[in-house]
Amino acid sequence: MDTQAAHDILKHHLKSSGKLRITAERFAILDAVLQTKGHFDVEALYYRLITGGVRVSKATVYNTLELLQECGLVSKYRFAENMSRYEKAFGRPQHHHLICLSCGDIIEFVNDKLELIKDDVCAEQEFVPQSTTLQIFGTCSKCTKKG
Amino acid sequence: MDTQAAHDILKHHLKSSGKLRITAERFAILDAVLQTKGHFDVEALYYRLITGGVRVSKATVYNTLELLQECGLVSKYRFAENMSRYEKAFGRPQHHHLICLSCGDIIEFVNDKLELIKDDVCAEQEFVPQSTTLQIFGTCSKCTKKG
DNA sequence: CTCGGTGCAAATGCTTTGCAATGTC
DNA sequence: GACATTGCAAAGCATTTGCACCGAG
Repeated sequence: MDTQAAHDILKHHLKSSGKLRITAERFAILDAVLQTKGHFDVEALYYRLITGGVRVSKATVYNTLELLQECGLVSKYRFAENMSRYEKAFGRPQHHHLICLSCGDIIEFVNDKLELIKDDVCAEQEFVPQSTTLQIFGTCSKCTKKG
Repeated sequence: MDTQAAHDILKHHLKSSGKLRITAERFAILDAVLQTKGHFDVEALYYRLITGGVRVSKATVYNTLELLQECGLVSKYRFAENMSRYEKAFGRPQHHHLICLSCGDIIEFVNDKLELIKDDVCAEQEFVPQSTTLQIFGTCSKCTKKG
């Protein structure tokens, strides 16, 4: 989407920390993230960076992804064992996932009522929510028809 | 709860597979699980087994927990990086979790409306659900007051 | 007696870490 | 210059696997 705005968010986050520094690697990784569509894992992002001529280490990719999470530019999900996935969160509505156990496909959905339920539950427990994940595991329509 | 019923479920699952065998280790692990309250991780369960005089290997614990998941006797959750947690699922209603990022506490809750939403979403996408997890991360009331 | 299950230790795969070199402020 | 950040490779950690022995059916 708006690359400039995303850069500004990161820059602001780095500056306002008082400690974090503005480095080329961080913005290169942010750019690579912005070019993604859908979910991605560290391996794929790293591969894209390297083949795209950006020289970074995997350690830096991990570090930077954590940084990007902090300023809300990416979200991290754990759908299964040994499978962390990220997605850019910039300019996207809060959404949830249907995960097909057969083909691994991930379908996103948005549901307003769910947000209301979240608010209800949190109010009841005096819990201050930060992030919410609803994951429904099962079989997608394609696989149901195939099987 | 009802140890006998749980044993029967496992026994039935093993027999009906036609391949899986009835072993002392499997039932010893099931018993240890039944004695737990709340969530536990593999390490804790393993420790309890060993100190309880049951000689099993961690590999067997992992294998058996997977088996118990298959017959619905335990549920597995992943709340954070490198930390799988299980809980006995026998005789318990489907429920969801509030996870405090400050103290690590896990609060359970049940919400009927959530089940309706799940059905709606699945019908819309022609998705056949198998299991659902709603996780709300944030800060619990205790920590809010403290901070 | 046959094959599945077990324990052990080594292997795996993702993620983090330690340290010297580098680059920002 | 001071010190955060980087790259690299090695370490960590939870989980899995390979294999020889054991034991259920």
